[in-house]
Amino acid sequence: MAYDFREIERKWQAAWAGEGTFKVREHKGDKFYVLDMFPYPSGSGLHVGHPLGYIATDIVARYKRHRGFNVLHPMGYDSFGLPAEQYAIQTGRHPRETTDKNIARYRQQLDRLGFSFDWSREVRTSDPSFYKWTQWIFIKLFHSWFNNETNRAEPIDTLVARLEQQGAVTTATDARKPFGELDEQGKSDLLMQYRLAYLDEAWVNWCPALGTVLANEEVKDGVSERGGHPVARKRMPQWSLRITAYADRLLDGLDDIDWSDSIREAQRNWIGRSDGSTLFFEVADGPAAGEKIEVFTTRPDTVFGATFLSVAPEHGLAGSLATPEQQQAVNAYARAAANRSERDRQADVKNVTGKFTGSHVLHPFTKEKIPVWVAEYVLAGYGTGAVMGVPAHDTRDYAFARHFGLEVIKVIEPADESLKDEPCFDTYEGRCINSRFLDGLEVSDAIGKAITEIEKQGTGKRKVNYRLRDAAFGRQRYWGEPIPVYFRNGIPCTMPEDDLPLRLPDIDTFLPTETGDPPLARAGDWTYRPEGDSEQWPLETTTMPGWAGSSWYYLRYMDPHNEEAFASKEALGYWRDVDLYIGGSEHATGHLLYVRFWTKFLHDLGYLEITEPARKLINQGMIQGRSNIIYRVEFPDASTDIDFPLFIGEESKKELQSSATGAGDLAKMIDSEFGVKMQPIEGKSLKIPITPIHVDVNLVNEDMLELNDFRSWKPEFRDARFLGGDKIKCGWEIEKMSKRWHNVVNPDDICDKYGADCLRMYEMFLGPLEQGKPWNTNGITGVYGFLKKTWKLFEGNVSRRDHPAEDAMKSLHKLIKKVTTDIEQHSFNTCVSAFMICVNELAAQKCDDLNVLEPLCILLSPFAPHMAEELWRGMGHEGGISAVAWPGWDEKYLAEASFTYPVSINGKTRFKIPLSLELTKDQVAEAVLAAEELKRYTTGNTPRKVIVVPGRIVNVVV
RNA sequence: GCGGGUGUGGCGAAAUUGGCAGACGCACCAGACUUAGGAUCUGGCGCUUAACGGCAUGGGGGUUCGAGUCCCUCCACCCGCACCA
Repeated sequence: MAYDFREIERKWQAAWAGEGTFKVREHKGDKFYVLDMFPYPSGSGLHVGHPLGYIATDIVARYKRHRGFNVLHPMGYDSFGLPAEQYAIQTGRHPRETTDKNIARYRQQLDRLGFSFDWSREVRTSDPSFYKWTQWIFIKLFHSWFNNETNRAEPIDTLVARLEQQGAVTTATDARKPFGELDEQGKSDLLMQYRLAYLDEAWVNWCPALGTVLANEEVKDGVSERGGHPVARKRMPQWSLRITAYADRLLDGLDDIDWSDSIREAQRNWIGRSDGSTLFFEVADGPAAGEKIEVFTTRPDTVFGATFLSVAPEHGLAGSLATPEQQQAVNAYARAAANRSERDRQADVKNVTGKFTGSHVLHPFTKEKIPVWVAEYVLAGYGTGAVMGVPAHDTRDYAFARHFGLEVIKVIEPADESLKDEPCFDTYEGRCINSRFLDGLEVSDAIGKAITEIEKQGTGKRKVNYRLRDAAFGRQRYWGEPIPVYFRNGIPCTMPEDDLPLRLPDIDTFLPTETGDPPLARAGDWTYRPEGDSEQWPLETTTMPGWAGSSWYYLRYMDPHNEEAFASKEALGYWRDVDLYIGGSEHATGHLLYVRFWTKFLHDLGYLEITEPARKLINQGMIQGRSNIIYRVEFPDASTDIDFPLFIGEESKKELQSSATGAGDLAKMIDSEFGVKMQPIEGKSLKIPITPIHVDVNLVNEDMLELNDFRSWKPEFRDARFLGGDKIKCGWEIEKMSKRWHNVVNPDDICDKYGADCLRMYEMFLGPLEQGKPWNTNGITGVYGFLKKTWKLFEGNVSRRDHPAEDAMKSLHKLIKKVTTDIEQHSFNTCVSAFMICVNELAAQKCDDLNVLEPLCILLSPFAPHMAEELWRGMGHEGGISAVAWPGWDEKYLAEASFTYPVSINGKTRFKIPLSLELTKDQVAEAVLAAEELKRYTTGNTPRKVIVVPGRIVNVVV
């Protein structure tokens, strides 16, 4: 019987679904949680790159089930997001509708691949039963603060208790009033400065034309990515999450998780911890005399090299520092800076700009006067928005000082001699000079000493700074989780948990309102009336960002239908964390940071025991596309009768390019093939340019273009002709897999042609999971051939032998060992090779022994589950294969009696000699020295040394 | 500029972690069976040389009996971050 994968795959997919084979039922035994980053269901469906990670996790999930683990292997959809909303704005169709449609398509495609997902646990972030809990977590964040003493989040009540006990507190509006005496607004304002989810004025990218705030990645060169509308920086109220409170724990946690170096390093950079010191400089003159400017520095050891101070244009004192003479210039400078987008400012970092304020500050140690400047290179958002300029030891300060002719004082003598004569060097290796009490100290010691002195003097203190910013949490969008907050007399209050979910209202159009309010403001009655209250209060109109749902979805899979909690204590206690998480590295500093943040937060509130979401993370490499290209020939400068599109293949193109008389040759070829003469237009030389055209890779087989398919591909190619006969070989290029390059390969097509088992194995066979690699459908025939060959092994008259053949057992046990250890190491590509080797050997041995074929079938089942299930039942087993115990290997079958030693002379392999593995090192050496072949290479010299590595190699040194 | 990663045949890649470089597969070549082959099977296949041999893991240097693997240095490509004081 031939290998009919279509029938087999259809049959078992239906059976598994019908029997609920992969349903997780109870919390018993050793658990294994293997998770994929769930997809955003886009309108274009899956291409072959998407399932790569899902195949890997499915192999692990199935393998772990064979090993007796209780496996949680779920799938769901990150179904809130911009594209559906954008589409809704254009077409008027509700995002829910398009999202549902896209999900249905995704599901269809996923189902064909034979994944062992427990679909009864599917989650969708846009489902009210899911986002109810996203809102619930938001409320918890709102009612929590971060206690720096205990280094963890606590309910806001503990802060209130403290504030009440403490008595007087300073607030922005009411200076030094006891907390208890503050009015409701005052309390709210004060607590807002502590809440982990808080409303605050923040700088945003405001796009008036689109009527919305844009994320940084949606703004390119000062205009919106979509539509090219101008974007201004605007300060407006904005919900944020205080992720910065967790900066240190997010940093420390990285040491204990098995994630790739690149991701952990990216997160470290993103968090950007800097240890240093604050330092106050007193203003000596000008209108702001007596004020203090606080700077942050990581190099307090260079304080004696500070020759100026720079403050950001947005700095609170920038205006008041300016002396009357400088006022106008400083104001103009600050205004110009404010009008430029963040992007623009970053674009020309090389231009040194700045304005002298006219004021000076006193150096805290020398008491000398140093000038204060306003400079764009100082960022308002980092540190204190002011820096001390040490031009001798900071390249930016140096560029600034040189441009404006400011003084440069060297205070470090570098350990590296070559730096000695450089006007500016930034090094941690050297000793302090010209620095009074720091003179002679190594930089590392001087930093400590400087901070001690600064603190002693009371002009500053030790400080840690982070690059990490609090996360903007509100979006002026429709298709996201509504924020469960209403404004009672203008004071933000959360809805009671019992009233969740706060459902997305239906609205007529998904655009912002005429007054620039977010789409939710269009809802007829977007208000809330708390119980016992007589008034309706307005609800928050922004929605949560895309990453809200994904920051905790892994927990919901543990108990997806729970209506009392986001997951039960039992489920959370049993499944704990993700054992293996696979997804793309593009989420390095977004999702993967936020999910760690929420995990730590929920831990602090006592909902989770774990402090990290995933023990092991693998980032699968991107599968690139392999585009096919042919070349269109055009005749702009010739008079010709050619009235059809003319194309040439890769080889003709190369010939043309390497030939000096290219155009003339081509004209001749066209003449001989089509009988068309070509004359250059008068006064012009004959030029025949060729244009590369990307052809759909589905019209190409082994790089050969299917000419008729090509002609019917697009109307303008209907009459296409080809130079050089009917065999046109396309050129190729590795590019991103996208519609634009016509190189998208759809898994459905592969399943039609070769089957899901073949696609699964081929994707793994392509190379290491973590590595990016191009997709080339050509190679798949190798895996297809392997599957057919495997099928054939089971086709004959198989039976169980009393005495299994030794060579077959050896082939089998080699495979068991290889596949077992390689799955554990997530080296799936080498597993596939091992299968091929084993099946090749068994076929050569004409093995038909069930003692061998049965275990082989189990080994194969994680990789090619449909075929394995079919063969398994074919061998007469009643139950399915998925729960059968994984075979172990026995070293006794792998042991060799002898080994053919490669013998090298001075490190070069010269000949081979078969020897018993029983021999001692000396005996091996003896045998080699006695070998006839050796004489040819020693040329009379006595070997000086013989190195024997038992079972590996012999090296003779002459 | 900083950080991470990758460089091995025509292509995708292996290499038991310092021990026969190129397993396995694609493509290609030759043959068998075939009316046919985008089916199947057999054999070949790094470069170079008539051959003995020589040369080969991005380039150069080093350690070692022995280096794709370890060290130094340079180069190329990919991915992050980027005036972060």
